[in-house]
Amino acid sequence: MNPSDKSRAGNPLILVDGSSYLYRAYHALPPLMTSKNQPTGAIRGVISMIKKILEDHPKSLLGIIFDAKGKTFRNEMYKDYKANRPPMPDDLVQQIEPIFSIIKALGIKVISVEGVEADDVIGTLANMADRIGHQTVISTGDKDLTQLVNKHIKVVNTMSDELLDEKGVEKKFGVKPNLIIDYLALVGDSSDNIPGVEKVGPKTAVKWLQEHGNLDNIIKNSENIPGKVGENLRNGLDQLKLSKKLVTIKKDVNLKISLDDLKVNKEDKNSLEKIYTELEFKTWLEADSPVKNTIKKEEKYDLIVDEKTLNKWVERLKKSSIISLDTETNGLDYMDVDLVGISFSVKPGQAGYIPLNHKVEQQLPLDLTISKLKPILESKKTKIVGQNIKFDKHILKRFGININSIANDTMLMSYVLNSTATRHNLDALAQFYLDYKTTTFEEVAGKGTKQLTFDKIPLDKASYYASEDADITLRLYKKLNSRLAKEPKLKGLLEDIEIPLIGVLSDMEQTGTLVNKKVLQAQSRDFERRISKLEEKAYALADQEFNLSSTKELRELFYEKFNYPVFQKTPGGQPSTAENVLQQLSEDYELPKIILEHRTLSKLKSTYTDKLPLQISKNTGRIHTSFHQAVTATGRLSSSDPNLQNIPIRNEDGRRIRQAFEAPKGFKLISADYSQIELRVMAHLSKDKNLIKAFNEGEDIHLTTASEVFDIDTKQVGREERRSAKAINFGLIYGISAFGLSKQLGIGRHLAAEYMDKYFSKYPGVREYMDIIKSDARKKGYVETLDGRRVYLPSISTGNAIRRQAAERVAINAPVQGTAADIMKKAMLMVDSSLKDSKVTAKLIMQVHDELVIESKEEDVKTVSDILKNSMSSAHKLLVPLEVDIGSGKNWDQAH
DNA sequence: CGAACGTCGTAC
DNA sequence: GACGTACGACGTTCGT
Repeated sequence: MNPSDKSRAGNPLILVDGSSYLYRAYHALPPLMTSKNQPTGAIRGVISMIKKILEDHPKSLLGIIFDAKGKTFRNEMYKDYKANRPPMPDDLVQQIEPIFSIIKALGIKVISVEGVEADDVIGTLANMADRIGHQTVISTGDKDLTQLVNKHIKVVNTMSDELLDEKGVEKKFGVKPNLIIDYLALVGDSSDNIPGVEKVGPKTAVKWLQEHGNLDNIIKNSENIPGKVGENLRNGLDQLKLSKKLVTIKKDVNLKISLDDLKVNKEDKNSLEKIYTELEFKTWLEADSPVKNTIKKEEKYDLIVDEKTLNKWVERLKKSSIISLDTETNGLDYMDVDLVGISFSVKPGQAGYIPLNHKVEQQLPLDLTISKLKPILESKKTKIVGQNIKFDKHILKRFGININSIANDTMLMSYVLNSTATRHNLDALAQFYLDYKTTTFEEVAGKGTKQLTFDKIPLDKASYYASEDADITLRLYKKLNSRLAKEPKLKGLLEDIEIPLIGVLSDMEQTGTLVNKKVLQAQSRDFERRISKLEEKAYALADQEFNLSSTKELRELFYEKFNYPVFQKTPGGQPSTAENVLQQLSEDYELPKIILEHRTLSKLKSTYTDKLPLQISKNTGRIHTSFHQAVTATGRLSSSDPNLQNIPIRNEDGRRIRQAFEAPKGFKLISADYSQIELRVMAHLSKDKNLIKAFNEGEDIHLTTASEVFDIDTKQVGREERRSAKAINFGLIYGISAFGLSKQLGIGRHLAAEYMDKYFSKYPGVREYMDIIKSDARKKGYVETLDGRRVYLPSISTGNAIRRQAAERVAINAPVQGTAADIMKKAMLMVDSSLKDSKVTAKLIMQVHDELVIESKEEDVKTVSDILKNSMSSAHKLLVPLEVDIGSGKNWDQAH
C-alpha cells in the first residue's frame, strides 16, 4: 500500500442518506420551536449528526443526499410504489430549507436528483469510488442500501452505529450482500409498499436462497417448491420480477458531479451566523461565529494626535526593517482625492493612525507631519509593504513623498499565488488567508446616500479601521511570504515582474493621456443626429413608438408582434436580439437593420464620445485610467475609469474616436504593437514545425493557413479565404469547436469540421500540444505560462461535461494569453528603463495587451521607436521572432 | 431609489 | 451549451 492509499483508507468517502437522517431526527427529538414558531427540532438533530461526522472525519469526502421532490422512475414501473406513505408532516417540510442552507454553509455538498431516489445517487457515487478503489461508508437507517456492500463499501446504521461490512451483512441477514436484492424481493418492503411473496419472511427467503443459490434459480424451480408458500410463489412470479427491479438500486445515474466535488469546503461563517441567529441556536452561534476576536485581543492601536506619540512612532518606523502602510482618502479617484490620514504597522498587532485632514477634531499639522515622515518613507532602507500600494504611492506623491522602496504588495502576492481563488481586496484576503473578518468600510462609513467620506468619520472609528488595515496588511505579508517561499517560480514572477511594474504603471496613470474634448463633442452631436433619424424610421416600420435600447421591448416586437424566426436564444432561454441574430434577420427584414445601426451608434455615443469628456481631469486636462494588476485570470492587465483597452478601432465610425486621443504641441504619439503575438506564442509552446517555419520565414500566417486549409496556392487565396483562415487561427487560441467556428463563419458544421481537420493535419504539433496541456492540467490542477505564472483549473476533472470543456478551453488559452501578457510586462519594464537611461522626452501612456503607446517629443520619435522595437522584440527569446509594428502621428488613429 | 442581475457590445 | 480575457452601458427587477 503506498502512502496515498493509506490516507484514502483513513479518509473514506462518506455518503449520508439525508432523508433517513431527517425522519430519524424528526421522530427522535422533542419538537423545538423558535420564538417565531419556526420548528427546529429536526434541523438541530440532522445538523448535529452531520457535525459529528465532520469532527470524526475532517478530511473525508462527504456528500449529503436527499430524495428530490416528485415522482421517480419507480413510480412509472409500479403505480403503487410508496403509495401507502403519508405525506411529509408540515412542521418537517418547514425545516428542510434551513437544513439545506446550513449544510451548504458548512461547506458540504447537498445532492438531490430528480427522477431517482437518494439510494440511487448513493449507489452511483459509491460505485464511482469503488472503481478507483476508494473506501466508502454509507450512513443510513435503510436496510436496502446493504445491497451495495463490498470490499470497498460499508454501511453504518444511523440508529445503532453498527458498521456492516460484507461479513456483517451476512451475519445480520443470513445472505451475502450480492443476494440482498433477491432477499428483499422475496420478503418485500412494507414501507415502500413493495409486496413480497405471501407468507415468505426472512427465514424462508434465506432458506430458499441457500438451497437454490439465487432468485433466478428459485423462479426456475418454483414448480418443485412444496406447500402453500410454493403456490404463493408461483402465483406471484410476475410481481416478484417487478419487485426485484424496484428494490435494485441504480449505480449509473447520470450525475453532474465528480468525487472531487465532494471535498468539504471552508465554512461560510457569515451565513452560518445569520442562519443560526434566525433559528436561535445560541450554543452553535458562539462556537461558529467569525473569529473576529482572536486576533484583536493582542492588538494595540494608537491614535496619533500629539507630537510625543508621533515622535515615538517616527523612531519605531526608523528602526523597523519592514513597515506596512495604508493611506485613507476621501475617494477612490487617485488624481482627485485628498489625503485624510496615514496608518502604519511595524509588527503584528501594533499599528497607529495619523489623522491629517479630518473635520473638526484636533490633529497634528499636515506640513510638520509630512516633513517628519518624508525622509523615512523615501529612504531606500525603509522596506514598505502595502495592499494595492500603487494607490498609496499616487496619493503620497501628490504630497511630495516618493516611495522608493516597495518591498511587496499583498494584493499581488495573493494574485501570483492563485489569481482566481479569491478576490484580492483586503477584506477577502483577510478572510481567505487569516480567517479574520475585517471591519469593512461600510461598517464605519455607512452606505448608499448616507455614506460618509473618510474625513467625516469620528476619529476613534477611523483610527481603528485604518490601524486594522495596516495591521492586517502586515500579517498578510508575513503569511503570504511563507507561502511564496515554497514557490520559487511564483516568487520570481512577483519580484522580477509584478513589483517593478507597479512603478511603471503608476507613472503611466499619473501621466495620463491627452484627449480633445471638442473632437468628441462634435462626434457626439453627429451621432445624435443620426440616432434620431434611425429612431423615426424604426417607429414608422414598427408602427409604434418604442425604446430601441430595450431588449425586452425589442423581443416583444420581433417575436410576438411580427413573428420573426427565432435563430438563437440568450443564456436565459429567451429569444435573442444579439448582433449576429439581427444580422441574419436583416436579410429579410428592414427593422433589424435599423436596430443594428442604432446599437452601434448609441454604443459609441454613450460609452465613448459622451463619457470620455467627463473623465478628463480638472487638474491636468488629461484622462487618467486605472490599470489593474490583480484582476484577470491569465496575467493580463485590465483598465477602468475609463477603460482605455476597448476604444473602438474595427469600424470607421468607431475608429474616429481615436482621433481625439492626441499628442500635445511638439509631441507625437507612437504606437508599437506585437504582430500576432499569441499565435507566435502558440508556435513556441506547441513547437509545431510548420507553424514555426511559417513565422521564421516571415510569411503572412493567415495567408499560409488559407492556402493549406483550402488546398490552393497562396497566390490564389482570396479575401474570403483569408478571412476564414484568420477565424480559424484565432479560434484555435480559444480552444474553439467546429460548432463555434461554423457560427463564426456562418458555414455548416461539417464544413467547419473539415477546415479544422485540414488545419490540424498541416499543424499536427498544435493538436498534440492541446492534448498534452489538457492532460497536464488534469494531473496538476493548473496550467502555467513560460514564466511560471499559474492558472488553476478546479473543474478540469468534473463530471459536468459543459464545465469540464470550458476548463479545457481555458487550459489551452491561458498559457498562450498569459505568456503573451508576461512578455508584454517584461517589455514594459525594459522600455521604461531604456527611456529613462536615454534622456529622451517620452513617456509610456497606454498599454492595450499587445500594444504600447508612448507620447514622445517630435525630435525623439526616431530614438524612441528604436527603443520600443528593440525592447519589445527581445523581451523573451522564443523559437520564432517577435515582430513589432510601429507607427507615429498627431493622434492615436494616425499612429496606427 | 439604489443594488443586483441580464443582455449586449467594445477591445485584444 | 457551443470561443478565451476584460469593462461598462442600459434596462429590468427586486427590495427598501
